[in-house]
Amino acid sequence: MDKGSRLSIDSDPIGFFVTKPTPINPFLKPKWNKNPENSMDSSNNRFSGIGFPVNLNCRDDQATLVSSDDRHAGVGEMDFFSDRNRSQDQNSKASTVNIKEEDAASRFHLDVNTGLHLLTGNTGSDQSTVDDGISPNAEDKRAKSELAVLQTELDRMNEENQRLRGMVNQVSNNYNNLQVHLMTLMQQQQKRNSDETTQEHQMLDGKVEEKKQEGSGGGFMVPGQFMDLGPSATVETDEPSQSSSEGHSGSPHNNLEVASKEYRRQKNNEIVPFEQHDKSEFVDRSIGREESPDQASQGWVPNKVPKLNAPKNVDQSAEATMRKARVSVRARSEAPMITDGCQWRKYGQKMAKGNPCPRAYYRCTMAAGCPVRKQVQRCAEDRSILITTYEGNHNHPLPPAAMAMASTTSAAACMLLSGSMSSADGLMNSNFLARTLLPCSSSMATISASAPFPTVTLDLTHTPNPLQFQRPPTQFHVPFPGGPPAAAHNFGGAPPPQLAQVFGQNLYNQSKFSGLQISQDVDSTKFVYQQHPPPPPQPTHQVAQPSLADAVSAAITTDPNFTAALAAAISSIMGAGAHQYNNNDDHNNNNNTDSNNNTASGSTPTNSNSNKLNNSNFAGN
DNA sequence: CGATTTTGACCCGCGC
DNA sequence: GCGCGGGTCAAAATCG
Repeated sequence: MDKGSRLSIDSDPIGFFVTKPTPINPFLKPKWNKNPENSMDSSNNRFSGIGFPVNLNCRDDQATLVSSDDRHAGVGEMDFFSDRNRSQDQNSKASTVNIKEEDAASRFHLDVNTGLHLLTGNTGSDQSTVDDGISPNAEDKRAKSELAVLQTELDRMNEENQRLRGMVNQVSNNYNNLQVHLMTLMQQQQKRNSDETTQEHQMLDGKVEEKKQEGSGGGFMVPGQFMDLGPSATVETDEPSQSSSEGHSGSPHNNLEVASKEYRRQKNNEIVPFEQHDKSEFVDRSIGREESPDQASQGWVPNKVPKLNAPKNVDQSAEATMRKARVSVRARSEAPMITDGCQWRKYGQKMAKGNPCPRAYYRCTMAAGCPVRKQVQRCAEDRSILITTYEGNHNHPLPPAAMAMASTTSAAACMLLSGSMSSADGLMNSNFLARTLLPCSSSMATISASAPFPTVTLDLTHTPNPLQFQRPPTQFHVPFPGGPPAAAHNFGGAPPPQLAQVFGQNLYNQSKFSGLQISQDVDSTKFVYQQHPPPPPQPTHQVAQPSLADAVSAAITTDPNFTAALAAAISSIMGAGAHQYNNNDDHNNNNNTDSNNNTASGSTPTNSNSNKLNNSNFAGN
């Protein structure tokens, strides 16, 4: 339908605004401010209204239209201030820029309404007072008509401004998620390398050559390609006593460390990043496994040993005080559990205090030793709301559906953790990232640093803000029934489109590679099986539940514009530098991000890292 | 018969 | 130190 138009809209603003996000408003406002002045100053346009439509049309394509209108043939954004400069200095671009900056500061005070009011006042008063011999009535009518035009254009501009703001938010969101995704990929690569190294150590028993072939062979799945946690078996064993600062020193950081890097919350309320914590926990949980690599590679081994028999590692006590970052998803569902593409095994149930509904504890069983766990509990206030809290990251390849949720939770956890670096910055980052993670509604993503567990809550029970969620419904047409009760059957979680957006952005590559060709009207249940010919055995409690994330990814895949937009966003953002978001450059994650950005900036978003991830996903499928 | 769920017991951290 | 609550374990029960 409007592919072309939307594509142009998406691609242009992305490349334009993301690269230079701040001038968004200056672009728009000076346009408005300039024109009244131009109408007064320049003899070219008798009426400001003439100038408005021209510039308004330039909204989406400022560079071209403005340049065409601008006699300087300069950059489009310069046009807004160039008129004044014409009389002053047409040749000196430097002075032009200076003037622009100065004017920009002063003209911010000039509002659109100001100009309109001036016109209105003139038109209203001139009718009786101003007589310069030129048919006052006709003049007044013209002025009124102009005013009407201007007001209309003003409204339109405001709408466009809102729309562009939404686009910028989307781009920011895209970038943020992709940044996290790139971090994930980079760390997977690093982890893979470390795993290979670990394997080499394990090969000392005589199977060196054999395992080398496996590790280097394309057909063999290296744990490092998994979502994460690989280093738990490598780094932690090799460097069990690394300090947190050492974690920044380029040691491999897997997804888990990115997503659920744990923070030690000291009693003085100071949140201290404690990367080692993650490792220590894995050491802890896999103490028995670590000693016998076979177990480590096997499935979830009931950790009986560490509790009583195993030497109580110092890390264990430290671990007790550390808490994992968690991502809580609130979604309306009557299903017992939302389907996120993973297999879960229930290992416990407790009655939580203050909630008549029991809390169920699940453990990922898609792969051996996957540390991911989740808690499912109904909201006490509204039992139609299902609260699913994820903790940890997967250490195994995931189907796109599961990748979506895993990436989302990772992004959310990363968001939380990156925002917890410092009190001031942390708050800012948390809020910022919360908005970027769920740009559709800042209220949908909340971060709780006061809770014993740093938790990001993605509230998907709210209705989206139509202004903020700009994409046409078809773009992310996920068959989410809006109503809470009806939603349960299809998705268990019935997330609103925001979730689709969030998931989809993380699924960008996965879904792209999955090659989904799914009708948007197809039931989500069909997605899963069309997408994954050999679907992994579903847990008993999930068999009948369609995959939420699969549907999301499918919906995204059906939208080529999204891919193009993301590609444009990545290229422009990374080309412009990621300093905007690197508020935590000292953070090792961000360091990795920087490296990732650098890597990705030189190529398309589907760089080698992403390919690896995709390969891993396919291998997993 | 293996996998999964159920469910009571246990462990641990935290607050008083 | 004690109790509470969250989280986990593991034997028994259940399911396919």
